[in-house]
Amino acid sequence: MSTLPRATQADVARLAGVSSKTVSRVFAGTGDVSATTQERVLSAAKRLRFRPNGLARNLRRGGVTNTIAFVMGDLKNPFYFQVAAGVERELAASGFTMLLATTDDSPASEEVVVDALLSQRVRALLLIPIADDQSYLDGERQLGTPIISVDRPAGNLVADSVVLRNRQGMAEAVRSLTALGHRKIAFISNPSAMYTQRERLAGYREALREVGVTDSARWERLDDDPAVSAESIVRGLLDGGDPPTAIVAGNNRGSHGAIPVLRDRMPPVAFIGFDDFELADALGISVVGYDAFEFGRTAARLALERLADPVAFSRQVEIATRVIHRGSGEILPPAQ
Amino acid sequence: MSTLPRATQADVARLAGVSSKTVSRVFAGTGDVSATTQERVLSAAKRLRFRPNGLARNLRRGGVTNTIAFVMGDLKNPFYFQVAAGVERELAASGFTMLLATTDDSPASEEVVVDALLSQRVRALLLIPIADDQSYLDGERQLGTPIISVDRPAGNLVADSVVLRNRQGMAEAVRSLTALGHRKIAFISNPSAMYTQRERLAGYREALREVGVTDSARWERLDDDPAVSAESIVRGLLDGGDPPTAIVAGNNRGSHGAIPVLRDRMPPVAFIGFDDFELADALGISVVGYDAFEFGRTAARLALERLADPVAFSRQVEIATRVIHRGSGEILPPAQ
DNA sequence: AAAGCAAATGTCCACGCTGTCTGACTCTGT
DNA sequence: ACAGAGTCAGACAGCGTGGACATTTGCTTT
Repeated sequence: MSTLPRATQADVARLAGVSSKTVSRVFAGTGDVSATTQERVLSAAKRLRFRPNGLARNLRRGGVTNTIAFVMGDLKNPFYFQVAAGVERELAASGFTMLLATTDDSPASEEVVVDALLSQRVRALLLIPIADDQSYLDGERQLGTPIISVDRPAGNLVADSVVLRNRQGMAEAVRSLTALGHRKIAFISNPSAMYTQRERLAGYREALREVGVTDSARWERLDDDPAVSAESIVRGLLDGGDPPTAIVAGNNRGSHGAIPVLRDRMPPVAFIGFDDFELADALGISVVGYDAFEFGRTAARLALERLADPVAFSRQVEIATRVIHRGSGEILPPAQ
Repeated sequence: MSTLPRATQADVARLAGVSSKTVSRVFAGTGDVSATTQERVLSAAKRLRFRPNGLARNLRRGGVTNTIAFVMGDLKNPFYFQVAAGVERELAASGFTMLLATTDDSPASEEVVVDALLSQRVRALLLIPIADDQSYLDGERQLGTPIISVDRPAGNLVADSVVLRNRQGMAEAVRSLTALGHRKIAFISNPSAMYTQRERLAGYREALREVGVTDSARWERLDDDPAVSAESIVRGLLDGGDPPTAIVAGNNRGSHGAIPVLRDRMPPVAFIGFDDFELADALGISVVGYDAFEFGRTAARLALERLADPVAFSRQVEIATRVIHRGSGEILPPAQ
């Protein structure tokens, strides 16, 4: 089974006894071609397994492709996966294909990866910034390529962006706890996603300050050591002297660590996570939730809109979050 | 901010006072260019924000891209997301970019989507077949494009494939239950992924036959109605007359439905799911597990290997599964 | 039947890049 | 001083397609 060479328009034209331009017309669906000719061309094409060369087509059409790149740090995170799903769906609805690339959470590789994608003439770039500085994209932006910063703002670059209402969401969660009388509220997270965690931490502090708690630092656990499990951090908090009566988590990793510890704990400890997850409902875990799929769609929509109007002002969109009450966050503090 | 036109090699050459071929040499890293010239070219390129056009380059080089397509039915399923992550990682390690497309679980759109990707001259195609027949890909296969069928075998097409050991995995799970004395074992799943569920069902029946149970049909719940939740199916089983003493699930949806029902159930009901999930460990849920990320890597590796050796015999790879005991599957049947 | 016109098909070339080939220049050894 | 080797840069063509324009065909109109 030697692989036969790929047929071109010219090959099809020769077999069908027409000019290559006619073959072009048949496959591009442009211009008038008689039914007889069309049939002859199609049958010749089929025989030769001809498929138009999209590369050549795109080149001829001015280097315009129908792919849009989405660059993220780490595909393994289910949250980003949902976002990617939303992006893909929205793009596909407009006839675009998603080129998915990862930077392996390495700031150094971000520019390399992005550069390779831009060379392939993607129509737009959706990026979850991992490096601190995206000024290297400014040239491309000026050339008219829409650049959308996702989940965190881009550094040193004018770009459209979509982020969560991190601060407000967390503040709202903490307020729901202080309203029940909680004052000793711990915050756990691993700050791998710097920006979001910083915002959520700020929201946590803000809500505590509102009720006069200013020494929250002693309840904050921001370890980033992957060797230390979230579970052990929660245990450390609760088994130490003066344990908190409530815990909020800055991300899902914290929630997963807290769940096994908090079950059947006496006295019960209130808990609210950040990021919803499938079993949260079944387990009665309150969280700050949002629609990750819609998040992705919004990012994609921004790219499409900028494609349609390249000179519009840049836009910063915030995705709503809300506290979803499922029981774990409605536990009262133990009576003094 | 009018968008300036994109510079080409010729523009850079003009500004640098060299020929376009020299610019090509600088950016392709081929041939000898003196340090002085190189510097002049690079500075001119920077001034014009020049970036080589990958489309033109690929066309010139014989229509060979560095993208590999992965087509799946539905991105929302976290299992496929893990697989995609594995694919991406393995491809990136070899310098390829993943083009991700979905068919929205619609058999009709599969060929359309695949066709568009092949037109873009992807180097290889990884496909989770959703239609029953992939014979339309035979021509492309003969042209030398590696085609890898993922998670289910392709229909009417010679192709490499990677699938799970569905049947053996499920049989092993059921055997671990029969070994404890269970005989009334229910099987729940929604057969949206026909092939895998059929295999798992076969494994379930096989293991039951081994201990003389032949009337398993009354314990099988294969509803595909999305309006009927897995949870209500489990409830229906347990609250009916003659309830099962153990339940196995054909997929994660079944597990998620079973978890809230089985908690604190008296007498306790044994349960083993299929597909691992992050909280399974914390919740003590036994499952038939496997490495989804590695699954994706294997699929990608298969594509890369076939790219290197297009005429090798087609290969069918099976990914190992194993029962992970965490407590829920080790519950004894109630004494008669 | 001649003129007029739309439909159908063809010719030529450019999109941006690189492979091949050729030519100009620099350096070495005798 | 000159041949031979080595280094560097340019001219040209063509990858497969589609746009601009030219040409032919078939059919209507008076």
